[in-house]
Amino acid sequence: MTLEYYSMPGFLIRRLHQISISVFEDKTRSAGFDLTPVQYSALNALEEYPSIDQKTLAGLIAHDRVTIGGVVDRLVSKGYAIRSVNPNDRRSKAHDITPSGRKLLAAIRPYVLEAQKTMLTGLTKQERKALMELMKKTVAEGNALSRAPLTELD
Amino acid sequence: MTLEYYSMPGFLIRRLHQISISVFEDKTRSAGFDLTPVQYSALNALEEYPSIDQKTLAGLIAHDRVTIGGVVDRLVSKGYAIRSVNPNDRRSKAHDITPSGRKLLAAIRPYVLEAQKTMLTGLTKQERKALMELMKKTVAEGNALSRAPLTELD
DNA sequence: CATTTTTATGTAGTATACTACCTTTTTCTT
DNA sequence: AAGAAAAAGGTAGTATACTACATAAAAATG
Repeated sequence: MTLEYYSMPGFLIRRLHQISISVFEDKTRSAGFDLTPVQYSALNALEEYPSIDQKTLAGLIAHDRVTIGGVVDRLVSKGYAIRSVNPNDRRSKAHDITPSGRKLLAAIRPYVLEAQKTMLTGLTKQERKALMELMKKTVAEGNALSRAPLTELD
Repeated sequence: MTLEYYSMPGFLIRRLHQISISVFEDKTRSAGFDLTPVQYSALNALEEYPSIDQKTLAGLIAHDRVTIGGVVDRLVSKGYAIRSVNPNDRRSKAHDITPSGRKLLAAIRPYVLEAQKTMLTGLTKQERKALMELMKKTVAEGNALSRAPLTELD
């Protein structure tokens, strides 16, 4: 007997997410790294955008402000990022990746890419492409529906 | 300037998940309910499978054991489920939905279904169907890759 | 049948992912 | 320029979603 629940979008999406997180952890941890998906995304954004504040960083990776505060705390304590007070606006903090953070990103990237392939195991190349396009469209259309929408710069 | 990160499966899946959770909360809370997606799925499974233990419940909805312990705690404290010691095996607990839980499920179901549609806003009927099929396949193929695989009964 | 092993659950601890509220600093209005 | 409004970040609290370890009960083994 099968639950009708198994064919609901919400269930399939959650399962996809659990698989994604798990594969990321497997691939990176077995290669000797200790970085979560969110920490990777934050560090990746800091590499691309120097000295951004916490709110901007959160928007760039579509996370809420408070979550990112903790994520950055951990990146800082691991020595991968620096948080400093912005002298122009003493309310906000400027965030930057450290050389150690850059080195980590370069080293971990191949394993992150490998994880991306593994999590779509069992799909043909065409199916993968189709899934990606559909997810992109859904995510773009539904951006405003999430608590922490993506906010790109410019 | 756009991060390449935005076209990674892992990012798209996480965004999908954030949107899904958020829409579920919006639709149900605005209708006066106070139930999370996981609580809904657990209660839904308890309605279908009477007197199952915690491990079985966790497998049926693809969650890890410990998470489900807490979820059931909250269902019990809200009066939607009952946890009793299994007299045949005093290690395990039998879980059952209460009449109040059944009433809640019947009442909330329309809003849950509405949420399922809303989270795929912007897709045509065909695209929705295609996305669902691709997600189903990915989830089935990747089931063993997650920490808490789905374990159906029989 | 005593001992080992396995199994179901619980506890402690960490990391997202939020809401609600508070503080500080800046900006806007009058 | 004084006071109000807005904006950035922090704190407390809740709910997933895990890992690692501990406990108690049942099953398997000699």
